[in-house]
Amino acid sequence: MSDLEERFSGALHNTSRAWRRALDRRLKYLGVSQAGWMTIAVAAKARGPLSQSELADRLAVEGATMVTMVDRLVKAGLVYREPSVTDRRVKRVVLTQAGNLLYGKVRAEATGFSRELLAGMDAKKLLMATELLEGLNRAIETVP
Amino acid sequence: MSDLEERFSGALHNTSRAWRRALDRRLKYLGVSQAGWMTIAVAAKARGPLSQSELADRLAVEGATMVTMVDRLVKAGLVYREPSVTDRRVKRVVLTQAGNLLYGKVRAEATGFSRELLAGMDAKKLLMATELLEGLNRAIETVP
DNA sequence: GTATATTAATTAGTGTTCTAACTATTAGAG
DNA sequence: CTCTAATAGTTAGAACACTAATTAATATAC
Repeated sequence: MSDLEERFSGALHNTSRAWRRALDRRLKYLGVSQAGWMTIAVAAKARGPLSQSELADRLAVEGATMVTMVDRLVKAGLVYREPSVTDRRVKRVVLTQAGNLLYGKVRAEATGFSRELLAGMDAKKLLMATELLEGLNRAIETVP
Repeated sequence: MSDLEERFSGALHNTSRAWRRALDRRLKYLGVSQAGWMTIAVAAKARGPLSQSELADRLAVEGATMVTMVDRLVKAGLVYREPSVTDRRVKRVVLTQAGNLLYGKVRAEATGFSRELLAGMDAKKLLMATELLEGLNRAIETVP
């Protein structure tokens, strides 16, 4: 493997992990992790309540992963499952009042975290890196 | 959060996960995952046998994580623990014959995987993205 | 209009990682 | 030299993610 390819894959892996870890520490006092808060954020931003499958799709995780995540959020009193009346297979995920309240707080904290880390960065480079990552993500999905 | 910041953090997270997942699928028939093979690779590349702490440092994971990883690799017959004679606290991780054999095979597969995905990429952009990720990683560690 | 296929959610089992608390050992301060 | 710090490894418990298999319900094919 060329040095650059190896450096890139290592940097991708390590930076992603470090990011999640640091954000989790920052969010710990609010009782949610990055994965939990991202699920809540996607649910909150949608126009209507999303099914678990829709949530899983938008977060790019498997359905089974979403089940355990929703289990945890339900247990924490942040969301509840609402069975669909038109399709008895689907359950929609709805934020409780506590979930909506938390969303605001966590959003501010997470925004501050991103801003803090990315503030000094050249916007052009950040955009390029973002596009590279997004392209790579598509490439991975089309060539498994 | 600005759109770009949000896009970037999402892309970082999702692409890293997709990469690991795809590589794990590719490596599945060899019976190792990315984390396992990276541990073996670091151990193999070192001049002498490394302690678990040294391995954890180089892979940027916690000591406890390395313990369970080495446990699994020992169970799979790929490495063994060798107590140091000079410091009775440390245990060095040594590859077995099977571990060395596997290393060659997995290395070829993982190299091919990286090359396949990164082949079409502009080397300059890839380098820039790598440097951005590495810089971000350092920034995260200095501002927890 | 029934038989087959697909989809939504779940369960079970595993892998990777973390934090926190613990033991054993070594290194350093006084 | 002894008491305290730090270090190496471990265990326990949790979060997050995956695959594979199951159940229930809906859609499609013939």
